[in-house]
Amino acid sequence: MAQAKYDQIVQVLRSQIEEGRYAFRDRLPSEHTLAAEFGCSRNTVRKALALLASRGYVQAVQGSGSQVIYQRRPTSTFLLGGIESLPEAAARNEVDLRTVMLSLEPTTVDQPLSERSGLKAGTPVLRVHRLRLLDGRPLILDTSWLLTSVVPVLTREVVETSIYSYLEDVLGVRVVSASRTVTVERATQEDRARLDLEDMGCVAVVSSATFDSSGLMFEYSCSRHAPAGFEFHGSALRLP
Amino acid sequence: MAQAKYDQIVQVLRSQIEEGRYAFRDRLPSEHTLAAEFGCSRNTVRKALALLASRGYVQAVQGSGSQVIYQRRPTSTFLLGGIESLPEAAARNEVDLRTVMLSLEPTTVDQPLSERSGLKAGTPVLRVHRLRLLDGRPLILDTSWLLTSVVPVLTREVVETSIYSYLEDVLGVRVVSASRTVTVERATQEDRARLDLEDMGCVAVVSSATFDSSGLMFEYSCSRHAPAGFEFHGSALRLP
DNA sequence: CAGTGGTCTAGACCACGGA
DNA sequence: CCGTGGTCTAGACCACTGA
Repeated sequence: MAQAKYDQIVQVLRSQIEEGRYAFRDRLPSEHTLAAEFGCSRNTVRKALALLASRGYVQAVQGSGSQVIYQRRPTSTFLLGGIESLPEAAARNEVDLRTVMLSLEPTTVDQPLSERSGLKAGTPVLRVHRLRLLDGRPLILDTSWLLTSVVPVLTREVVETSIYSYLEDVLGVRVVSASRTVTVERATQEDRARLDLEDMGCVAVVSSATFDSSGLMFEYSCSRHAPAGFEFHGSALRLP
Repeated sequence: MAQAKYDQIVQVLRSQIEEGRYAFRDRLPSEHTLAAEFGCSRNTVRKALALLASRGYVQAVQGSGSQVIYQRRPTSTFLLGGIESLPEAAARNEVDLRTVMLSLEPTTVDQPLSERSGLKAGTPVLRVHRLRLLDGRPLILDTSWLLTSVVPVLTREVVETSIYSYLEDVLGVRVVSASRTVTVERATQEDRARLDLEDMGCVAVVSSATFDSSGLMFEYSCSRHAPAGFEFHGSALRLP
């Protein structure tokens, strides 16, 4: 299937909401009406609405209708609820991204990393260390460990443009889910040397384990953000 | 309905996963099998599995089965993907929580707050300022603004136990969704005075807008976390 | 009371993975 | 090839909202 029907509905409604055709607190047409308009069953419409709800665009109100709760974000933000590569986030926020590769080496997972990440000790991985500059400011230091069984080789060019598009477009890896932790840590010597910390002695650290469509955890990464460039945003649902 | 059928399935599978009956990378029984076991349709099983996937417990692998990707978190964490009150998070992590009310006053939304929060300027609200101690350590300073139309009065007792249970159990407010932003800021004088910052000059700030079941944004809150007690965890899905 | 979303069923066909 | 999950349909009944 080129594209699922519910996904087309998501895209139509999302762009209408983002363009302001439905304002904050407006109500969408009823599920029954949307089903008729899109020529599909109510269940398919409901699946689309659930996706929009999970991303913070709408909220269903029983007995009344689905309400738009989307509000334009004023400043640049990274996604908490979804998976987005840094180049994708930079493009969305219209920020210039430049990446400098600091090191790239084959190695194996040692004990401390194994405990932090969940990767099995001894597994062969590629370790990539990079500095990311947003609009010219050095704001993110990240390290990724990628399974060599999934990513046998990397070049400086791939590393400095986008590992994710190489994974998805060239290797055919489908990134499905990620498990993330956000903490705040004291800045290390390297942080102070490389990042624009503005006299703040700490960094925001985002650690992430990433899974592909076969359920394999193929990457563990650790991004150290200078506070100035760190703003994560997401929506959450009260789940049973 | 006391409890939806899919929700029962979620609870059974979740506790089985948490208890280790299914280990990391194990496969759950097929959807067809689960439907037979629980005496329901496959769609209902799928809804339960989708909920578990959104919380990072399982991941479906087409043609193969649903795989468990849950890994026990070693340290105490707060939820990023869900909505959880601090008392709930403290109980889940077996941490002792004590709350000190610093101030409680009726006021109205001013212009700067309105721009930050999305609440309309001039709206009557209750402003609550609190210090939270985890295992005796002062780690979180939070301020909430609650619509007086939803929460007309609050007492010190409610504020120092749980505003959320008062909202949900007494007032019948159903919390449905929240929109959140996480940033790292320089510590203010008050942060330094009240929080256990361990010489770190910054705090993690979680700002949150909360919506009830009628789609009304009834609360805006701002929690300033000492780095030592700050660890947020969540799972994310790569969405179309 | 009519219309809305919430839940659930019992089917169907498809794409994919592994034996 | 068969069994898996992915999508979709056309119904049904319920709980809730608002006029």
